[in-house]
Amino acid sequence: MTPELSTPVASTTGNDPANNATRLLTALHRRDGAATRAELTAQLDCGRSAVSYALSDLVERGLVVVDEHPQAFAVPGAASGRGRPSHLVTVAPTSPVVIAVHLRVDTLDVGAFELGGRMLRIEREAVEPSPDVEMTMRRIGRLVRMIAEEAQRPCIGVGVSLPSPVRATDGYALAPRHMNWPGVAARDLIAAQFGDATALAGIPVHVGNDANLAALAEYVHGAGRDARNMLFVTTEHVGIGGGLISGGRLFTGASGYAMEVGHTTANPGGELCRCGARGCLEAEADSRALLRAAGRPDAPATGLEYRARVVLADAASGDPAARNAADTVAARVGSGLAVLVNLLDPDRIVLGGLLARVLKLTPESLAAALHEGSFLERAVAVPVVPAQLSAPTLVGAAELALAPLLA
Amino acid sequence: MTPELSTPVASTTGNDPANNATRLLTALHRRDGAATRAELTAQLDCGRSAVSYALSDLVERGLVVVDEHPQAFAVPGAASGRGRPSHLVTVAPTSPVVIAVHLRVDTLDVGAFELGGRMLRIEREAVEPSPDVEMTMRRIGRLVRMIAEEAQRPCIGVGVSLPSPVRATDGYALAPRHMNWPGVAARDLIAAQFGDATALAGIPVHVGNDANLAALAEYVHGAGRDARNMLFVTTEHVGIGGGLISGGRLFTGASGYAMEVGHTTANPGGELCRCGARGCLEAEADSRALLRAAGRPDAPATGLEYRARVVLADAASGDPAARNAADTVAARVGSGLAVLVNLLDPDRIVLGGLLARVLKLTPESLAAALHEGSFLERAVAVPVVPAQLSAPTLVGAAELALAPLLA
DNA sequence: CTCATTTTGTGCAGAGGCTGTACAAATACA
DNA sequence: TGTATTTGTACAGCCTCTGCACAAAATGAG
Repeated sequence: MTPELSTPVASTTGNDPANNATRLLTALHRRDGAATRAELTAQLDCGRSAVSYALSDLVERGLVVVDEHPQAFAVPGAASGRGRPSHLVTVAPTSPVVIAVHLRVDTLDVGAFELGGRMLRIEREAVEPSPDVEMTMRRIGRLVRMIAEEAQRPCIGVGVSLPSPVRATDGYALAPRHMNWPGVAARDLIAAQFGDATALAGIPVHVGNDANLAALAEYVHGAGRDARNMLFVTTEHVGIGGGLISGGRLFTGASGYAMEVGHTTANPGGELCRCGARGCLEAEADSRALLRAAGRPDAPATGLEYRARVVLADAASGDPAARNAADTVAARVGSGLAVLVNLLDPDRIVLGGLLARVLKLTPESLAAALHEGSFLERAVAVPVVPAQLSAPTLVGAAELALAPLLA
Repeated sequence: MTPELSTPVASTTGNDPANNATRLLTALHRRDGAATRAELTAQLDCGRSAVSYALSDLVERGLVVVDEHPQAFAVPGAASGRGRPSHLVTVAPTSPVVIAVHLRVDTLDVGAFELGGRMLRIEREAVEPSPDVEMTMRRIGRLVRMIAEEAQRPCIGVGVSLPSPVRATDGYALAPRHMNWPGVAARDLIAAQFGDATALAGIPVHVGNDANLAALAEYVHGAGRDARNMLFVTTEHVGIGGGLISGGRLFTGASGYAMEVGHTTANPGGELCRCGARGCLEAEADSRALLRAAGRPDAPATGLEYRARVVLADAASGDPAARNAADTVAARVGSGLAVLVNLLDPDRIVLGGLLARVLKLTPESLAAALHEGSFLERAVAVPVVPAQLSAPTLVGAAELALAPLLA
């Protein structure tokens, strides 16, 4: 298919929304906040004057600083050759920050991030699973205000990751996993934490699905860099989530609920899934499934993740039953991915959480199942790689809050 | 998920690629080639002066004409109220055309189209299934040259629809269905038909997958208009294809091979598919499957499409076995769509070919199966509608060739 | 029939952003 | 020390969009 089937860009003012200043800022962000002017000129594919012009704007707005006498070792990759050395452009130390929130059933992470994706500070609290939504929201509000205050820099947004499909229009969390919550108007409830009196009054709050946000983070700063069509699949605890980054954008679907990959068929006629079908990916390849395959009873729901890792460690050190279980799960993952590959035609697959560990342990079983199940993979050979970031979901939440600045 | 996760626009020159002239032309195209200035001003959301400026450019380039004294009845929808009546903008009668080609195993359609999607002329030839690729290519070349010559207008491109996954980079047809062909370098072979001597020397040739192109056509001119995320599924003859239009663009995946929906599981443990799996959508819901479900042997491969329609006609007039078969197929389609909906979160599903007929006949069976199989559909209710165009694939091929003009 | 009202198209001044060119600055290498 | 090479900046100019003022073309009330 010949590319570039364009449509009118949704431009509110008619003014150029993709001007060079924005593109430059985005390029800098993707390079983790530091790049030479020469690199930026090359990447933007425009004249040096245009970069000068765009940069002066960004410097004026206090977003970036230009170091005219960079040490050679400041940029590891930059080959120092002949000619005048290029100035180093970095994110300004007084540039605005965003606060990222990652809520799970048992933990609450809140961090401050600046442009470029650097984490300035992180705070983790243990939380007990509680059906009290209001209390959790207040807790989030308190922690966000604290982190924002400590940052001592202007705060332009809050990004929140939730273990739930999230509606695009209003940040409604449709079905929070394992939280014992009904659907909640998450964005409004969280925004309400920042009343008129506080320093964060009226701050924009963005909410997204955890796996989607992790996908976004891996694309921008991790193992998915520069992919044209990156498929991300991950599992933490129970259930399997995914995300697709296509043409540089997170694919959210019409409502925001897209890429619920957990119920892709990985093993026809296999385990009964809570969705009612059999052999769903998340019934065959999350930590519970791994424990079951290893013959280790999984009565307590706590510590599932840890115990799953033990199985993989045992497999690595030669335990045949554990090894077998890992192989089985890897094969199921491969089969599930095959279905997704046939539909989505990714040029890279990134696996996170437990799946990344399984991939590292037995890449062959996974690859074999993928190869067998996907005629497309046989034609184009899709690389499957483990995720790189240590806190992808939190980084993704930050990404969400930074997006308006890059648009 | 909050929208607008932007990335730098791939802009070759740094110049604004989404200028108003382009956006205006696209808007006019989407309105089938005729609109008032006032409508265009509203749609572009910019000042009247900007439209003036953009229009003068398009008029100068000979693409559109402005009728300053339109008859009131010329635009059916335009409510004639107070105030000065708006000028009518239409595609210029001397504007360039494109030639669209639709190759199937038994027919070859070639048509000339102008901006706005109007078909100026169509020629159909019956072809015999032949493994002789070269001969078919020459046949296409001859017919295209003839139609182009007769059009008496500048021809700016050739769009070709093939029954095969098509590689985005070079128009390579990976696996032509039922053609008894190996993979062929379709774009190059067709382009070679327009040598230096001919009037079409060096004309750009664009190749795409038939179902993808039909999806594109229904989106731009048919049942998918204005959808944000349109899923299209169709079948003609044997096999099932699909396409996704997301954010106004055809989703092609990384290689161009995306949306091979035929092997989505519609009936776990069902019929053995030629891909090796069981219960694939195309093993359960193409014309062959319908005939089988109706208990009518399907020995000859010819006329499958016609005989499938007879089954549906019989079902409509009360034949219980035929009715039963239609219901079964509809349910399978619903189940297959459920898988796709969970992944892709469309806000509209358009069914073409045999599936459109099945939908019209027994919408309830299909809806029930979709509802049961997709938790997402239960949350958002996705409308399923039949396709509207009579030659969607050909229109889609034209769309492909017109795209460069709209970019 | 006349005039106010409404809606639309155009001309013009101006701003903003980009391009290309010429020139100056800063390095490596001979 | 001088040349080649690469990079940043200043400046003139162009293209596109905006906003305003004004003219044009219809409706409808009196």
